[in-house]
Amino acid sequence: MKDGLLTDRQKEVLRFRKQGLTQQQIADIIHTSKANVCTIEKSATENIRRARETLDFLYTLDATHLCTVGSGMDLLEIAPFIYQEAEKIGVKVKYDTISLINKIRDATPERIRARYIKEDIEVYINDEGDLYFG
Amino acid sequence: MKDGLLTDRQKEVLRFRKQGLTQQQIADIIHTSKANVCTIEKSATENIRRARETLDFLYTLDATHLCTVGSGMDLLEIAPFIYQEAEKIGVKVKYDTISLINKIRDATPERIRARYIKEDIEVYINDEGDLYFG
DNA sequence: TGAAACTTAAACACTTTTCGTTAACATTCG
DNA sequence: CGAATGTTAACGAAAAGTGTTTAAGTTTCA
Repeated sequence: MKDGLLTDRQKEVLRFRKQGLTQQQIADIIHTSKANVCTIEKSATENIRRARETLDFLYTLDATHLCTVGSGMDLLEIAPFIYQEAEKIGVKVKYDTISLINKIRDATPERIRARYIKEDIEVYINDEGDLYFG
Repeated sequence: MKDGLLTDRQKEVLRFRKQGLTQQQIADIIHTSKANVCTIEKSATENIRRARETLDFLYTLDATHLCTVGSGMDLLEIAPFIYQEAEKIGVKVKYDTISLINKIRDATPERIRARYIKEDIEVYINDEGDLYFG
């Protein structure tokens, strides 16, 4: 049984960073260049992002596809649309309009510009009314 | 920006399994052997395990090491011990005795036999009284 | 402005993972 | 028992990940 995604090097750097050390200080301690510390730290946070994304996928396995938020749609139209779709299948959405918009923004910032959707977003929902955007 | 840990092949197999298909049925659909489906499914769950472990590590970054639950200790002694240690550092544990024992069992089943600890368990706690076992 | 902190990109050697095959072994159930 | 299902081990090829250096680029802030 292997470890998590992070290498010992990456964990080491994250711990030192947590303590508030600069990349140069860490480089001195672990005997390498600050550029390398930067790269290690970066790949560490990338690994963490991937770990999150992996578990997010599991979530879609439990969830049902609710609808597609089409490109060009206005952010303000989305909440009513999702509520309506959820009602069709008898599930109550867990989020109010504001939280819902924030949740979409957090999940897929790259598909939104200003108030408009640039690229289709798939919306999933589970029995508890939790939403996932993929 | 790369995807999560799971390959398309692995996601595919997990989706079919979620639908209740056997490994042989999936093998026929995706044109490979059932042995390969088994291997793919296994590496998928392994990747999921690693994703979880990675995020668990992040948790320990926020948390402080509270104490070590030594090998040979009785499960029933653990809760009072942890409460006592937490009190020393002025943190209130979030879990009652029953939940605490269940939490340990879930986190490290392989280190417990019947009522006894087989192998040392490190206990971490954060400001909110959340516990982590590693 | 100038120094320190941080980021990025390309290239390299090296290790690990993944997908696939084959073939044997284990489990479950009618 | 026998058939279907699932698991495991060993191996190869292709792909991806890791740590490192070097060298250039930002950002931050006194």
